Parts: sequence; C-alpha cells; structure tokens
Amino acid sequence: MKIATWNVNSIKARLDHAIKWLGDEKPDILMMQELKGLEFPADAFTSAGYQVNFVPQKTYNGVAIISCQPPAVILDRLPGDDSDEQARYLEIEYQGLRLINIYAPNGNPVDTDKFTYKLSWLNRLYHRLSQLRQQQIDFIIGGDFNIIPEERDCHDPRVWANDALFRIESRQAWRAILNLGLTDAFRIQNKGAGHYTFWDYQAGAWPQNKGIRIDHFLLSPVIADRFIGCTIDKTPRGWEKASDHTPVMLEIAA
DNA sequence: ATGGCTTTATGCTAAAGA
Repeated sequence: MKIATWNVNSIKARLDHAIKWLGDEKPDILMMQELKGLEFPADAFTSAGYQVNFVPQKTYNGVAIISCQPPAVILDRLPGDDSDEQARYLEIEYQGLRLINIYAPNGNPVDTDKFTYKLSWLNRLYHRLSQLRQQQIDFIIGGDFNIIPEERDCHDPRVWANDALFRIESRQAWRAILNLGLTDAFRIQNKGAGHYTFWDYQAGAWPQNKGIRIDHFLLSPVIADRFIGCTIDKTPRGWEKASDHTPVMLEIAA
C-alpha cells in the first residue's frame, strides 16, 4: 500500500499538479495540507478515481485525505481545545488502518502567541497519540509537522537556529512524540543529510538545494514492521508554478 | 534581510507562510 503526503500550498492553485502526480504515482492514499480555501475541487479527484474527505477553512490551513476506497472519518479536529477553529487535523480508518493527516502550526515569530499556539497544539497532538497507543490502536501519522528534527534535516542549522521550526521546544515536542514508540519512516533507510521536503520560493533556495525536511511519516510499532520504503519525490517541486513543498511517499506491506 | 516569492481575499494592500 502506497500512502503519500503533500503540502500543496493552495489546492486551487495546485489542482493540475495534484491530478498529474496522482496519475504518475498512483498512491492508494494522498494526504494534503494547506488547501487555503473553503472550496475544494472534489469532482476532479472523484473523476480520477478517488474518494474525497476534507476539512476546509477560509483562506488558511485546510487538510484533505483522498483514497481509493471510502474511509470512516474518526475525527476532523484535534481534541483538547474546543475553541480552536483551525483546520489542521483529519483522522480516518481505512481498511483496518488508522491514518492521521496533520498540518502543524508554523509558530513564527517565536516571541508571539503563534509560537505558544504551536507548542500547545503539539502537546494536544502528543496526548491524542498517547491515547491511541494506550488503546493499542496502531496508526500512521503523516503531514506537514513544521519541525526540522535534527541538524542534518536542514541545509544550514545556523540559519534556522532561532526559527520556530528548529527551536529546541519544537524539537523536544517531536522527540516526546517519537518516544511514544513511533518511527520516523524516512530515517529507517536513509541516514544522510541533504534530503529535504521544502524549499523557499525566495533567494534561489530550490536550485541551490537549500531546503528543510519538515514533512514526515511516523509509524507505530506494528506498522513499522510492515515498512517497505519511504522516499521524497522531488519531481513536482521542479514543475512550473510549484508548491514550495514536495510529496513524501510511504510504502507498507499490504 | 522586520524578506529576495507566492497565495488568498466582500481585494488593489495586508497577512501568512517557513
């Protein structure tokens, strides 16, 4: 089974890219983030043979999971704060598999409530995943975590030192989540530096490969045992009018 | 580089992204 995640940076602006990539790679599941609008072009995906579930928000955020077979929606918001209106979480059950799609908050600038919101959101995520572990529900969580886990996950750690994506508090939240017993799928087979999922639009970041690895898949133990591969597909980042993120593909034994 | 792009919106400048 092939499962992908892709921050499309507006589904409206990236619809043609998404449909083309689905035709090229044919994943069973695609998790998307940053839909950036209330409207979702569901017809284009159903015509391509996919079921559609999405959590929209005006202008910002928004997540979707498209899948070959229809899933059961378990949660369409992250528990722990009823006043949180931001569309960043979608949890489904698909063919006996629990799948979670997240768009974690960016958190910049770090001296504002945006950073405290990021940390509290990650703490709520920790508690949800801890609950699933205690219930012995195995899961795959994928998406845009907006966390650079380690120095090897960015081109120049000095540039990112005080950024919300690399601040120690964000990386501590990442490690706490991993310490629930989860595995960073990309790092199972690939230990090297220079592998990124995001390149800024500015300053020639893409042609110089000055990127960061912030889009991830984490696997609970039983699913980690089914791991076949995890790759970053840089192809769509080179297309005309590309998203600043590129897809990550996970394959597990069916 | 408190910003070199890119996107959205009861728009034509502001806010957010990372």
